[in-house]
Parts: sequence; C-alpha cells; structure tokens
Amino acid sequence: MTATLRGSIVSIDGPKTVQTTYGERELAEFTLRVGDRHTGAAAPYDEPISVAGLTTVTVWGKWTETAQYATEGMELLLTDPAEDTFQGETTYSTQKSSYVVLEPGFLVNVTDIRSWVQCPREYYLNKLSSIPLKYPVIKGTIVHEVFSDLLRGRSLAESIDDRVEEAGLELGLLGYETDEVKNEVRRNAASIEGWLSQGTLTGEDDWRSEYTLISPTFGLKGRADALRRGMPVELKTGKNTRREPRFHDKIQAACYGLMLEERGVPVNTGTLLYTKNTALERNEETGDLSPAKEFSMGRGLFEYVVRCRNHLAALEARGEIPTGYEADAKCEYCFSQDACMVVSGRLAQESKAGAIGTPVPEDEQAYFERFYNAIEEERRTVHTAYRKLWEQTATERAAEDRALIDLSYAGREPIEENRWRLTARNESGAVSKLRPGDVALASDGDPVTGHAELCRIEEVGDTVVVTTDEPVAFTRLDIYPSEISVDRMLEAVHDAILKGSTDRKDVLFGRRDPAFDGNHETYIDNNDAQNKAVNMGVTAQDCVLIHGPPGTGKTYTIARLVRALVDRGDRVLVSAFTNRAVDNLLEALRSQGFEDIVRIGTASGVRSDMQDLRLSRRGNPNQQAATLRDASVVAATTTSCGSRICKEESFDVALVDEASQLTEPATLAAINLADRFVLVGDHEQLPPVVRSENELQTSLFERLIETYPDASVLLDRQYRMPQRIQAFSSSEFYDGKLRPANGAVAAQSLADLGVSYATLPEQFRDQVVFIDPDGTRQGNANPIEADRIQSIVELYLDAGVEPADIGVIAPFRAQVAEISNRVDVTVDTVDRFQGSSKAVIIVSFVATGSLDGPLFEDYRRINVALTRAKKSLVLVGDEDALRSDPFYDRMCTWATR
DNA sequence: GTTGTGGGAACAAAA
Repeated sequence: MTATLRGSIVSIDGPKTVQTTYGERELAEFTLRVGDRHTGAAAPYDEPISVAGLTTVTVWGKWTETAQYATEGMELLLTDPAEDTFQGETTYSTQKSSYVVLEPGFLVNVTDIRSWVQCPREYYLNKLSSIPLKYPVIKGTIVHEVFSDLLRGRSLAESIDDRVEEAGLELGLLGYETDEVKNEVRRNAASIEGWLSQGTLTGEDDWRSEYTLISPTFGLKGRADALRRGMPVELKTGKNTRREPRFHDKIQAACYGLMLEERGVPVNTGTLLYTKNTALERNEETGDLSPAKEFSMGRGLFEYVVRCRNHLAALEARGEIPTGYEADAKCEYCFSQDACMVVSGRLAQESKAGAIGTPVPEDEQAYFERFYNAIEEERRTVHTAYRKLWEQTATERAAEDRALIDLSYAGREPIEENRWRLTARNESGAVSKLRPGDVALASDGDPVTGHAELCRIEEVGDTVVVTTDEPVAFTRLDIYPSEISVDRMLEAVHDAILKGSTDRKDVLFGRRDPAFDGNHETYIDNNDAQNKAVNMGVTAQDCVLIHGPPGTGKTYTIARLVRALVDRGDRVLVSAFTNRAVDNLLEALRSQGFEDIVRIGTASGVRSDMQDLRLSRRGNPNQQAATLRDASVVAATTTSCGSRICKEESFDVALVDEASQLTEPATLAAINLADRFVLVGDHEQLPPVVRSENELQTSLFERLIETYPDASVLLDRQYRMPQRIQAFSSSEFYDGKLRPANGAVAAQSLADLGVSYATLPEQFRDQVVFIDPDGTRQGNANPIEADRIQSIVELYLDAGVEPADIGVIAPFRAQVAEISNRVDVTVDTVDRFQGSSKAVIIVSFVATGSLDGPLFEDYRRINVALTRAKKSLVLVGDEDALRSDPFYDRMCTWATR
C-alpha cells in the first residue's frame, strides 16, 4: 500500500534554486486543494491522504519541471509523500520513492508516450492520421500474432498459415501474395521460436501474452506484448544490430514496467525482441545472434516516463499543439518530416521541422481548430467514463448499469481463430447497458488491479457469454469506453481540410451553391417529391440533401437512387451511423433486385440476413481485394468508413442515411471518400449522440440544409400514420407540410387489422388517446404508470391486436425495465425506437410534478415517439406536469381533443 | 441529470 496525495492546483511557485545542507537544489511549491470527491478520489489499492482545505506540496529535483508546464486548476498527484510540520501546518514533499503525476485523469496510451519520446510533434501527427495501410505494418501485426500463438503453445507452421490468411484482404489491397508473406513472416518468427525454445529448455520461463494494463495512479493504459517471469517483453519486427535497444522501445517497455510495479511486483528487466536479428545479422560489436535484448530498468527510467507523460498531459489539458521544440527531436532523420511540414504549412502552425505550402483559408483553419477542440473535449468525456472503472465501487457501477458483477464463472472452450469462448452465470438476474456485440472488459472481479481481458459479448442474459484472446475466469463485465470514434472523427476533419478538394470545400464552407446538371427522368411515378429526390441525386454535381420525415419512404427512395446511379456507371458508398441503418438500406436495395453489394463490418455488427454480402478479411488476398474493388456498391458504418481498408477505396457518390444523427466529422469520414454526396435525414428527429456540449451536436445535414435550401428536397407524403396521428407532428415540426400520401393512409385505423373499436372502452375509441394514471416518478421509473400501461396493453390484446403489433416507448431505461416486467410486447426507449413503427404505440412519459431534464427538453425526441404509430397512439402521463410546458400543453390539447 | 452506436489494441522504418 502506498499513500497518495491528490488535489487540484491552486497556485504554483517556482522552480527556484535553494541552498540546502546537501548543497544547491531545485524546488517548486504547489498549493493544492485536497479532499473534494472529484479531485480526491484515489485508486482503491492506494491509501488516499485526506486534508481539509489547502495544503502545500514541495517537489524537488527533476520533478520541478512539472511546475513549468502545470497551470492552476490542473490535478496533481504525489505518491508516497514525506510529511513535515512547518509552522504548525502539515506539508508534503517528494522523497526518493515519490512520483509526481499531473492530470492523472487524462489517460495516455503507452504507444503515445513512445511517439512523444521520439518527437512530441510525431505524437500529434499520429492523432491526425492513423497508421495507414502499409505492408510493414500488416506484416508487423502478423508477426505479433504469431508470437502470441507461440506463447500459447501453437505450432509455428499452423499459426503462420492461419494468421496470414486472416490478413488476406489487407494483403490483397497491397498487392501481396500469400506465399511471399508467409516466407517473410517465417523468417521473423523462426528467430523468436529459436529464442523461445532456449527458455523452455531451462524451464524457468513463465509466460503471459497480450497483457492489458490500466494505471489509475499514472494515467496510463496499454497492452504489453508479453510478460516473461513478470517482466515486460516487447516485440519489434525491425532490425537492431546495435548493443542497446532503441531508446523509445525501452520507454515502451518501461511504461509497462511502471504499471506492473504499481501492482506491487518489482520489475528490473525489460526485453526487446528484434525479430529481424537473425544469424545473418550478427551483431558486429558483440557477435550476438539472439534477437532478444535485455536491459535493466529502474527508478530513473520510470521517472523519465512519468515526466514525459506529465508534459504530454499538461499540453493536452491546455489544448496546445506540440511544435517539436518540447523535446530534443532531430528532424533531419525523421520519416515524418514531410507530413509534419505539410501540416504546419497548411494549418499555419509553428513547428520545429518548418513548413511547406501555403496555409488554407482562415475560415478553414478556424474550422479545424474548433472541431479539433470539440473532439478533444469529447475525448475527455470518454476518459471520464474510463476513470469510473476505478473511481466507482463495483456496486456503484452495477447500480448505474455500467457493469455486471458477482457473476459465477462457468467455464471456457477454445474456438476458431485461436480465441476462447467464456461463460458465466448471472444469478442475480441484474441488467445493464451491455449488449450482444459490444466490446467489454471481462475481469476476475477488479478490471484495474486484477486480471482483465477485452472481450466481445455474445450473450447477456441469465448466462453471459463472451469471446476473448486469452482466457480469464471472469466474474465481472464492464462497459469499455473506447476512443475509436473520437480518433476517427479527428482523422476525418484532418482529411477533409488538408486532403479535400477545393470544390468540395467551397461547398462545405458556403462559398459556392451546389450545382446540378443533367436531364430529368421519371424514376418514381407516383410520388413527385421522391421522384424529385432521385433526379436531384442523379444530376447533382456536388451534393443533395434529402429531408425525409417519418414514414415518407426515404429508404425506398434512396434504394431507387442508388440503382439509378449504378445504372449510370457510378460507384456508390452507402453509409449510416448504425449497423442497423446500413442493413435496413441494403434490405431495401435487395428487395429492388439489386445485389452487387459488398458489406464491410464486423461479424457481430452485420445483421444475419446480410452476412452473405459481408466481406471477410480472411481469405485469398487477390480474391478478397478483387471482391471489394469490383463491387459497385460498398456499404459500411461511418466509423468503418474511417478504417484503413475503406480509406483505400474511392467512390463517385457517397450516400449517407440517418445523416441527422451524425456529427459533422463522422459524416466527413464517409463523404471524404467520394466526389459527390447525398445526405438523407430528418433534423426534426434525434440529433447526434455526444457527451460534450459543442458543435458536434449539430449534424452536417442540418447545417447544409439551412445553408442550401435549394439543394434540398422534402419528402412530404407519409405512408405511415392516419391524419389524426400525424397532425401534431406535421404542424409542430414540418410547418404543416407533411401530409398523408393518399386517402387510404389518412383514413387507416385498427379496423384494418380486423379489430373493432366497439370492443375497446369508450375512452380508447379515438386514434389518439391520453391517459393520466396519477402515478409518481421514482427515480427514472413510475411503477403506477407501468401498471396502467400493462392494463392498456391487455385491452388491445383482448380486442384482438397481435402482440407483435404493439410497442411501448418510455424515455428511460429504468421505466423500460419496469414495463418489460409486466408485458410481453416490445418495450424500448425512444432512441432505440427511431426508424421503426408499430400499429399501436403506447408512450410512457414517467415525469410527474415537473418536466426537468434534457430528455424532455429536446422536443425532437417526442416527435420520434409520436410518429411510430400506424393505427393508434396512447399517451400515458401526468397531465398537470405535461401542461406546465407550452409544447407539451399543445400536445395534450391535441391528444385530448 | 439522460438518451445512444461505434469497435477492442497495437501493428514499421532508422542516423
């Protein structure tokens, strides 16, 4: 147990030089505010020191550099501080065993520390563009996987065959053949195998591969390639014939060493495996044939790592862009020099390497900066979610539905691709936000200090089933907050501004109206707006915005448009935020007889009836690559559009559905890949999902439809709701322009299902009904309201409505659970109901007393709820509470007419 | 104070 002191910085004094009994020494003083729950929460295995009010912390020696980049308001953590009493007050200072950590809540990846040590500017450039599709990278990944397989006892030949085949698509896109790759991997792997077998002979080695480490104290996370006798081992596919490992390679291993020590295991040795070091590459100085280089690591290296991390975290907290001057990088040898200079040149940034080219216009620079900051703000909210892994107790996390705890581990079985399927029982029957297909953290009870493995969920009911690379006897499953969408957004903004054409940017920045050119034809003969939408899509030179309110047949229209574009010879990218929306669109396309589609996505993300279109990464390189390249339609989520596989592709048109639910950068990820784009959405329905409050909340769809109304078309005829139901939505959200497509739609009722209104109580004989059950909100649920909903569902069932035709919508998951326990029909949140509909919809408002809360404040959410019903709509809520808000007041008036 | 989807992370090169 190590004591820690943690607080927010109130003031900073120093660094300064003072005379001590040991001679001249540097010190800096921080005044900290300690003890507040937010800044004072320490890791559970540490002993937090609590101090009321302000306290002084003195840091000595090299820790004083912290004072140079720290600012007031940042958080500071001191481990194992020396306690002193000075003028009656307790003060703290660093001693030999202390670490000073700045902004411990900002989680830095170990690989980011590594690149920061190479050059801070390199770290920044890596954030702007992920590792591209390049052969050395793909080969490196394969060698890593083979290494892991060897540690798990798999045979070399089998592993190489399997792992190379697994990378088929990427290798194919790079123009590589399986055999040449296998040979090269074999050469790398042979040296590892030889070295490994030496260890096995002595029988002393105890191996663990792919070890996930999270550090609450140092604000670090990462996955070590392997541990050998508890010491970190890192694999490098390159060559290093010098005596010493490369410095930044050592740093990477030292990060893992530091995190292992934090868990109470002393670490003094690191190993780097340079797999190109074969007998042919004998070290000239030492004659060494081994690919392995051991080095000793200790306090000095660990402190250096922590100082680098502090510097990085401070710069991020201040929102500054690295210049390269922060460290002593040497630009003349740097492979990234050109990229670095281009970015500095185009964005008018200061950089050690210098700049080339002319800056992009000022409004583009400002745009880049605004979105960069907004995305980084979003990143910090991901970090906050991550931090809750250790700041909250298991019980607290379970109570907030962020984890399933107290599971009983039930066993494991090996499955394909060298993975494991693990099973546990959820005897308490607790529910959580975790859903099948999610990536989660499976642990032995503590995801931070215990053994944890990243997993993918297959099943979460009474039985919990996950798949992992390494087995773990798991008893707990936690939500895993991933930065991937944040990373992809940043990259998309970078690509749009720095690599985008002037034509495209003119439109994005409101400098030129979108152009249309070509002859009009009839594609859809019974709906003018839909036909106009297809025509605009076909004749667009830049972009089209298709506004599709509920039930207006937008999916059908899009599918027709895609076919028209392909008929003309265009290659089309079809995208949306969710897998569900992408698959819906493909369903419409296929129902129109179109099959020339490749679906990109994970096996668990793609709907089962679209799996036949899914392109596996595994397989023959040429074949997989040709399948992708020859497809005239490629479909993927916007996040997948930012993957390195999709980024290699180019399209004539990108068509993005549900575009109003996408942040602007996420939309860019898709449209960056095409010459022209079509956005389809409805900004009167749910907006993008973001945690931070900034420009990410407005979709590109919404911004452009306001800038270029002439490039938009409103699908104004809806096929879903009768006149009575659609009236409120039409007048409140669509200026009264939304109308039923025809008389039959307008007049539809339960009678169409063979249900007689006469069998329902008088009150329910209207298509819109309002019921006030006099319930009380308890937390996010309302049990009395739930009881009433149960009886209403039974009324409709008794009248002859099929269970599959009834849906219940509630604003909160707690109420969804409450109602689900009572009825046997679909019950879900508004957010999850968007895109679907039911004959009978019952809406539970939950709120009583007042309508406080963002869920009720966003009227678009209600628009979604009210427009899901095809025949009958029942609103259940506290009329007094609802009438306290003018919008809900109008809703009640409409419903109680 | 609340809703929600993505997809794990780390993969290379060298004066």
